Amino acid sequence: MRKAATIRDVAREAGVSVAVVSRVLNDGTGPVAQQTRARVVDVIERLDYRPRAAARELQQRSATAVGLVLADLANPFFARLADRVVGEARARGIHVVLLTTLEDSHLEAESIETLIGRSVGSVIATPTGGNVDRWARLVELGVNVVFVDREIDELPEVDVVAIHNDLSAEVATRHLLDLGHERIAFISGPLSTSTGRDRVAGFKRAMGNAGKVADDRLIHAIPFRGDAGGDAVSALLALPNRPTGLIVGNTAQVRSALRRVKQMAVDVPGELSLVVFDDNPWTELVSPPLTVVRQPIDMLAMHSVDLAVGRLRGSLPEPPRRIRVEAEFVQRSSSAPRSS
Amino acid sequence: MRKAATIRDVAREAGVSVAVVSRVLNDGTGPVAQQTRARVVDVIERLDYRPRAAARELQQRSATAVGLVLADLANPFFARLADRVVGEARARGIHVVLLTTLEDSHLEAESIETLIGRSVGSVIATPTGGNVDRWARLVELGVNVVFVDREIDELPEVDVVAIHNDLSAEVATRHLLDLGHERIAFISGPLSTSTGRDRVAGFKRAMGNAGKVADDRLIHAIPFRGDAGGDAVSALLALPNRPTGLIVGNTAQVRSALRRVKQMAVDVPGELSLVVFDDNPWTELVSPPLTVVRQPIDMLAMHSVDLAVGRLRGSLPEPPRRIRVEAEFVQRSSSAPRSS
DNA sequence: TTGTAAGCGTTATCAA
DNA sequence: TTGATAACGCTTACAA
Repeated sequence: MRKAATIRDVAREAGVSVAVVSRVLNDGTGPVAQQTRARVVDVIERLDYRPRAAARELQQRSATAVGLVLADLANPFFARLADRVVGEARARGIHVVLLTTLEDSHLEAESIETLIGRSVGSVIATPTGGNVDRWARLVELGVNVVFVDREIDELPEVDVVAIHNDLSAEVATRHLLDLGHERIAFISGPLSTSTGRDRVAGFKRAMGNAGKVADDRLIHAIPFRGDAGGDAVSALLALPNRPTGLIVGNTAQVRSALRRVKQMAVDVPGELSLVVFDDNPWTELVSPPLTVVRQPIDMLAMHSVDLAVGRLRGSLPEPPRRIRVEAEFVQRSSSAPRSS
Repeated sequence: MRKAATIRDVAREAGVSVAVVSRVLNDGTGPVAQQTRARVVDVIERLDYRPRAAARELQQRSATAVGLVLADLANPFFARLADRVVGEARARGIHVVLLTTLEDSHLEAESIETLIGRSVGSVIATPTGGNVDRWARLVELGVNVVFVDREIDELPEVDVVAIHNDLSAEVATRHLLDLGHERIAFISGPLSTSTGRDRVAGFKRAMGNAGKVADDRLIHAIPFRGDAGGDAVSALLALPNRPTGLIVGNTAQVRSALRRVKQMAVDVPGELSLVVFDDNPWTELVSPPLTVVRQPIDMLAMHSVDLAVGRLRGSLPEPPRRIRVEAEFVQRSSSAPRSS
């Protein structure tokens, strides 16, 4: 275990001062003679020298890392988001410090604290909905925060990248209405999340527009984790007047809901038409293949990283941005006209 | 944007020297009077002070981060591994810098370079199989490297956590043999990865033990990404003498293989019995539910982090460890006795 | 029990 | 075009 070369080693070896080495390292910080540069580059190569990130960060405020605070990597939606974020970040020479909250605001608080100590210049996050003051403090400390997928109304100073959640839910609902369904149920995430609230709102609006009242017993705003999705399905199907359509408004709940539907041997779409949020590799592999609302993960990731890195480099206008990208409705075989 | 308090601010405010503050920060580094400590803690609280990670890392060799270099987060196996690793790391007060290689050794090289600059004390990785010298250099620089899931024979100085890949493949193969299958095909990852090699070896051994020769045309060692899995399925089913059993030896290939099987309207398990590597949330949701070899992801993650953090803290014995955990064979409905 | 001061490896500001 | 040198915020001998 030999120890790594420092900038001083390079300087000595090349017969120049550290300042010169620093300049060739950070191209354009100052003048360096063509010949000197060549010699230095050569020595850097030979000594296999890499500047230490910690020293750089200590010196300048500049950070080369962004924090990524995700709800749950076991959820394929977030996993793919992480995948794209890491990819986009790398393309910009930035690395990603990953933290997960498991939808728990205490863990989220812990993550925020952690991030304050690290010198991340920006944070991309899917907030749980709590910790408003802590997020605010992070912003206050000069960290650029970008919320993706979800948002927090009380924090207008952070950037947001998301789909139109209300609209997407409305489209999904109208799809079932158009198929002749009247009793339509909606399973959503907790109303403490913006996605939960917005999607339920879209659902209600679509029902209202069709002259129907959304029966409250058909709306389940339930936790993401655990088997709440399954239980909601059981409850819905135990109703005297069963719904014939069901929208599962959050990926996190699709698996448990679907498993319960299968366990109960309910015919899809014969007895129950199903529309779920978020497309992923297996939604078309199950039978029947699922009708889905597909979020454009690449776009979400790209814009998030653009904002996070842009603000890092100070190349973005002041006012926070709220970027909306289009979700896509993909009809497959889990939804069909209501059988009379 | 007010600027964060430093250790000096705390010292001044508490009327002590920075050394004292540092000591209360790193409990046990030196003596501090009970009363003084209380005062300092109080000020820290009031000023909302957090030590800057960069400064700490610069000073001591101690790093509070580990690098995680994964093949592909879009693959649920790796995503769940990441999830568990992040969780285990957080429990130990360590954060995770995430990088992905997309199975590309150039991107892997880039990741290694990045990690050299960051002061990560340890790296957990699923190596592509290349970059032997670069991994070696990382080790040489004193970074603790832990390979998980895969390994590289030429690097005996790194820790490894994995299942018995040969054995698992053998079990899967014997399962199909026991069901009466004679022509069994095996799709695996590239032989440049240890998992590819070991699983194919296990397959061959099981076939040999049963007195059968593994027909080379029934073994496809193919890339992870893209639709190679699908193409392999097509090739296999186009054979004059079709296999009646198929083992897909890598998660990354399951989806494309399965999709092709469905497209070709092959009856599973009627015409083709299927066993695939790695269990995940949807394997039991497709129809028929898949017979799988399940890797104990929690164990893989836990041991990896144990090793990574243990070496960081210097609390582990010198010789590198090769930890093997048990895979579990889970029979579901995609495999059945050969129909004569 | 506390304080002083010397680094850790960079970048940035001035002079030369 | 180059070189000293002072930060950056923290830890850690070593003194007091």
